[in-house]
Amino acid sequence: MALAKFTTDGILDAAAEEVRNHGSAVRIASIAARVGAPTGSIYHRFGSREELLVHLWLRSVRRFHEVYLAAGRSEDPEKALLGMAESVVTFTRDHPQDAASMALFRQKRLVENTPDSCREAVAHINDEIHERLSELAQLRYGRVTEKRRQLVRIAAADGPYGFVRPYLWDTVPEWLPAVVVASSTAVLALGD
Amino acid sequence: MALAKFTTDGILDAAAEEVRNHGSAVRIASIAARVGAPTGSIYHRFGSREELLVHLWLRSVRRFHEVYLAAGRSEDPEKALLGMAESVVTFTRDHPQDAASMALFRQKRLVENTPDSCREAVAHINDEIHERLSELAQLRYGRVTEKRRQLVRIAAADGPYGFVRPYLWDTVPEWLPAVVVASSTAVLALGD
DNA sequence: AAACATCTAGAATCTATGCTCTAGATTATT
DNA sequence: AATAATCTAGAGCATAGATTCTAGATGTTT
Repeated sequence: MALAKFTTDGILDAAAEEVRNHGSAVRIASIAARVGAPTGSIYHRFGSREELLVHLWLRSVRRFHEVYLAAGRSEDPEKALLGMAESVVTFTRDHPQDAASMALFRQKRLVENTPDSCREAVAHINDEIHERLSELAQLRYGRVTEKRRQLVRIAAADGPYGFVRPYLWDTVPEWLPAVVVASSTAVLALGD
Repeated sequence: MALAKFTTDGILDAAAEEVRNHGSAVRIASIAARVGAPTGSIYHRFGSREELLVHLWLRSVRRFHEVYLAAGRSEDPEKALLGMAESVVTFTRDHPQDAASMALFRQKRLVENTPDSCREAVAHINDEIHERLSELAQLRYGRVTEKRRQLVRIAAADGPYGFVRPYLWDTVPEWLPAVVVASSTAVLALGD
């Protein structure tokens, strides 16, 4: 068997860099140029452009989830949720390529139009997160209602993401984590 | 002179509807189909696809600014800022097509790569808003620092936009305005 | 070293869409 | 009614970029 000159991860790294610069308008030719490969070699690893991008997205989301779940392990549910909120910002600051890659798709839409080979992975990628957020909602509020469930999601995920989004293609200001924590604290309090 | 069968606004309406459904992947052919025109008629009005989209963006932004500035006319600066924050959500709820169209571009990037015919309009479209926000920062805090200026922008604009963004392609929940007001109140308090 | 599997190469093809072009229709003006 | 200006029509062109194809290189196994 021949030795792989261009690895899957190497190609994804190049793709991430291109996504950081050109967003969803990445071109296969640019990715190929960046790794020093002809386009054919890209297609040897990935069935299509779409498949490549979905794999990139999956890899970045997994990397993020690791950090995100770690931040949510505190005993105190409020602290855990605020830690998760804050980690959204710090991850974006520390891993701008992954953050940009994650912005390529939103899971809900992706499940519907993804290459078959990725569908399962995409469908379940958020399961563990949802589970942990449910637990924390339970711990934080005692009785969980639909509104409280959504407040938790907004405080720990959607809100923080909204705050960093403007900085995805730029530098994250150092005071942003404090803003996110203040905001999420206020949002969680709406459930009391 | 011939009577225009397809008006500029009519074409933009169709484009907005298409943007709401397909985002920035709008195709000229779809817009044409929606107004019942051949593509040639579209190009009779707009020099290029880009120009059409920029005009659409400008129209939506202007519509939004009307509502946004009206919400910010209160004497009490805190009330004015929170009113503006809230109006971001209510406008999105009430005018989903315009909201989706506004998401096509971000001004900063657009100024750099816009057709010449639109550059001036794009460059100055936010001037009035920035002026009002400066005034309100002054009234709210007394002494204005860089951080306070940014807190105001985040509380009245970026933050609220982040909260509604997930609902741009969906329905805005009725409790979202309350979330935004709570969050923005907390953000503004960081400047005290 | 022969046979095999895998990977690289990059030119050639395919496709989707933006855009152009010219003929003719429509309405205002005189 | 004649003229002129503007607009519609939609087939066809142009281009960017994704994808395919096949020859050959490279390393692996026996």
